[in-house]
Amino acid sequence: MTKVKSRTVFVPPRRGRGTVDDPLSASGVRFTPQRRQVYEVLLSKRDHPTAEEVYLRAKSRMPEISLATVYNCLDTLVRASLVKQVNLNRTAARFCPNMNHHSHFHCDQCAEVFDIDGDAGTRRTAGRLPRGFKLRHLEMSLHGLCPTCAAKRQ
Amino acid sequence: MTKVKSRTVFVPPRRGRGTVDDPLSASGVRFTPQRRQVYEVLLSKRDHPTAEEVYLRAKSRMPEISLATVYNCLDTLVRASLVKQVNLNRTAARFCPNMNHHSHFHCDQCAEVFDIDGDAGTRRTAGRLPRGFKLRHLEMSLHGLCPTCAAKRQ
DNA sequence: ATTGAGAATTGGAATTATTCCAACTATTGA
DNA sequence: TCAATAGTTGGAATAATTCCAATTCTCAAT
Repeated sequence: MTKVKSRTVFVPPRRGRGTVDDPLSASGVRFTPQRRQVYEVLLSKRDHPTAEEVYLRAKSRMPEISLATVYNCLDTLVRASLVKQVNLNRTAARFCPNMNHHSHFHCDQCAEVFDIDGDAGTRRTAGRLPRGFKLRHLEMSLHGLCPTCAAKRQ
Repeated sequence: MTKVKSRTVFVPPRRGRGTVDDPLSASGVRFTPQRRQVYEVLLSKRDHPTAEEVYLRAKSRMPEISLATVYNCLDTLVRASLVKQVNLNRTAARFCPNMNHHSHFHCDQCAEVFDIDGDAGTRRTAGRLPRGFKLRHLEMSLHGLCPTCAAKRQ
């Protein structure tokens, strides 16, 4: 059943050290070696890895990093709006460093995830909300066949 | 890691017995007592219960029903397009018998889920897809504060 | 009606993804 | 330099869901 999680609220701006155009430090998150590593794993191969996959990739360059830390770092990055978390039906969450407006297309056949650019995912597409609702965030997810798998089905 | 699940493909039309306007039999799904019970639980209180909640409600009228069966029935109903499965971040899936076009608003405060009617969720809102993608299904989920919780924050 | 094949159900065990926890380490600001 | 706070670690715990093997049910053909 559901449990309320007490979680320290994300405290945004604190002093970072890195260059100004470094999104990690610019975001106000303290950039520890682990967080940087996790972020770089995401940036270097933008294939929407799961936490487990991020862990394996990060480990190859930083062998002592733990899975728990990867989860923590991903969580921090998501809260800092540097990374998007993509939730698909019944599978592990995936992570994506593309913060432009886009939606995700999930191929039912090969299970790959594709970024679909465009304004799907902007407030506009949400339509008119009934009075009183305060929208913070929206997410559009698409399902079907990717070009490759669609072609294979003649 | 991911595993490919072998699952019997859904076989639509078979002969049912119920009245023609009964969506369960009209859908071609064999309406077993358990499936009917699960479906009725969803229809009778449309508050997006989790599988566990459906199980508890169903059990009160059909004490021998098992949780595994509830999962099976929900799965069958979803495949038969009688029920929508709503996936929210990191929590149990929820189920919804409203098959009209609508999206789901998830209150970050009270965690309740609201149906938002309108064309968000129609193909149109997906925008233009790159060549080759075959869209089958789309889902829009909204996050923020529901009217009650928004008011409490004045 | 009887029967046999295929479906559905059951309870419990297993799995998967994620979170929790307590001990330890690193960093920051006074 | 030191205390306070934040972050990391490994392992244990939890939650949701799936799997499995045994049983029961249903349908259709005899």
